[in-house]
Amino acid sequence: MKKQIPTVKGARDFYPEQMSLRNWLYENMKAVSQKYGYQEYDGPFLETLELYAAKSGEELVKEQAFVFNDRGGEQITLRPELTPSLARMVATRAGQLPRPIRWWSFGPMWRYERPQKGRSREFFQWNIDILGTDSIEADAEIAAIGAEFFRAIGLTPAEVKIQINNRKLMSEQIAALGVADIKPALKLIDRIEKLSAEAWAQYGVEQGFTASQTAGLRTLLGDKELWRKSDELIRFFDILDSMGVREYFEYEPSVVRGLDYYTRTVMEARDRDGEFRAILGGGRYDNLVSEVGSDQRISGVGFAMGDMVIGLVAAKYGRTPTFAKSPALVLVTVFGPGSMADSLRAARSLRESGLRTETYPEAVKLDRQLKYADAQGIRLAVIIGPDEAAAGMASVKDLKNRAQFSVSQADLPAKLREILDSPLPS
RNA sequence: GUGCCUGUAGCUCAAUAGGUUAGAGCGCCACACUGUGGAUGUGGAUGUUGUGGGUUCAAGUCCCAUCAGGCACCCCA
Repeated sequence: MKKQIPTVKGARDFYPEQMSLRNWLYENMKAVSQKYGYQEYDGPFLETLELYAAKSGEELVKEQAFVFNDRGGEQITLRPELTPSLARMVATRAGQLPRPIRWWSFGPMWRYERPQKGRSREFFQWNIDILGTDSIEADAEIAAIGAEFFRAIGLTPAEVKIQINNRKLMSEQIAALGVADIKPALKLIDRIEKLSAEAWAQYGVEQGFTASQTAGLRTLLGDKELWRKSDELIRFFDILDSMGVREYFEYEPSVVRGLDYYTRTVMEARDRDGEFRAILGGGRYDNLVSEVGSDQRISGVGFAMGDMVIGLVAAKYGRTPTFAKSPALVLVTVFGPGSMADSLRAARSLRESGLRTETYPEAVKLDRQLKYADAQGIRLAVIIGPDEAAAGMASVKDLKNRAQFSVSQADLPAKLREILDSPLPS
C-alpha cells in the first residue's frame, strides 16, 4: 500500500456507517426540536476571535480555540461553541424577532484539545435555546427537551440523568459563608468529585478560602435538599412534573458548569454509571446577548449536546439503529451484455414509480450479482434474461423469503411496491 | 499544554529469554454452480510489524525521537 496521508489529529472520517449514526442523531434532534416548535438555524463556522473574547471563559478561547490569521491579517476562529454566534444573530435582529425565540442547530465545532474517548478536536453539536423570556418555564422546557431526546432514542431514566443546579442559589449560599468572590468558589465546587476530601480542602485553602469556608462549602455540596431554598428550583421541578419528564432529573449542588456566562439554572446530563463525560451541558445566560451588541436585554437558556458522548452512551445500551447498507430496495441484475438495455429500462420505470433502485453495472455471473444484493441488504432482485425478455416478463426474487415469481415488465413497479408494502411474515 | 500506557494484514489478536521467507480467525476476492444469494468446501491476495533513527552478527521484540490513539490532569460536548 502506498504511503497514506493521515487525518488531522482529532478529526474523524465518517464512513457510511458513522454517517448513518450521525444522521440518526440529527434526525432525532430535529424531531424533538420541532416537536416543541423550535426553528432550525445556523451560524458561520468562521468567526472573529473578538466574538468569544470576554464571554466564553478564558480557557475556552485562549487555550482551546483554533485561531489563525487570514491573508488580510485578521484573526479568525473556528467556532468552539455556538452560543455567542446565536447571541449575535439575535442581537442583530433584536427589534424584529417575535419572542420568545426558539431556535436549534446541529453543526461542527472545533476545539484544540487532546483527543480522548468522547472528545475530539472536530465534533458535531446540537444547540437548542429559547431567548427573550425570563420565565422559569423556559428553563424547564429546555431541560424537558433534553429528557425527551433521551426518551426518543430509548435511553431510560435508569441509564441517564440530568442534573440541575442554580447559580443564583449557589451564589447566595456561598456569600452567606462570607466568601466575597464567587468565581474561585465555583471553580472549587467544580473540583469536588475529582479530588479526595483532604486534597480538596487543601486546594480550597490554596485558593484563599478559610478552613471554615471550605467546610461550609462541603456541607453545602452534600445537601441534596438545598434546592428547596430556591423558589426558582422548586417551580422548575414542579413544571418538569407537569411535563412528564421528572424522572430524568435530580438536583445536584456540585454542578455549576464552566462557562462564565451562565447566571441561574445550570444543567448537565450524565450516564448513571458515570462511565462517560457529560452528555450535555447548558444553562441560563441573562446578559450574553447585550454583551455582543444589543441595547435590549435579552436573556436566554439552552444546552449543547456533542455527538460523541451521546453516541457512546447509545451504543453502550444498544440503542443505535442497525446500519442499512444500501438505501436501495431493488437490484436490477444484468443477465448479459445484450440485455443491459432491458435492465436499464426496467430500473428506470422502477425509479420513476418512486422505488429506490440499483442496477448492476456489469454483466457478470448472476450469483455474484445476487451475492452483492444480499451483502448490501437489498431485498428484491429483478432478473431479465433471454426467456423473460422474449415474453416481455421479468423474474423477481425476494431475497428475504427466497420466493420467486414472474411478472410482466409493465406490472413490475406496481407488483414490487405491493410486496414492499405488505408486512413480512415472521 | 503536563504525566503515564499502547501501536503487528480491513477488523480482533498470535509470534519461546532479540534468531531462518511474521501467523490465525473474521472479513475480502476467485472457483465448486457456464440462469440464481445468505451455508459449506477449496484456493488466493493483503503487512516496508505507525514513522524515522540507533544498539546488535541478528530487532515486531531493546534504546531514542516523532506521529496517532487511550487513561489521568486541564478543560469540556
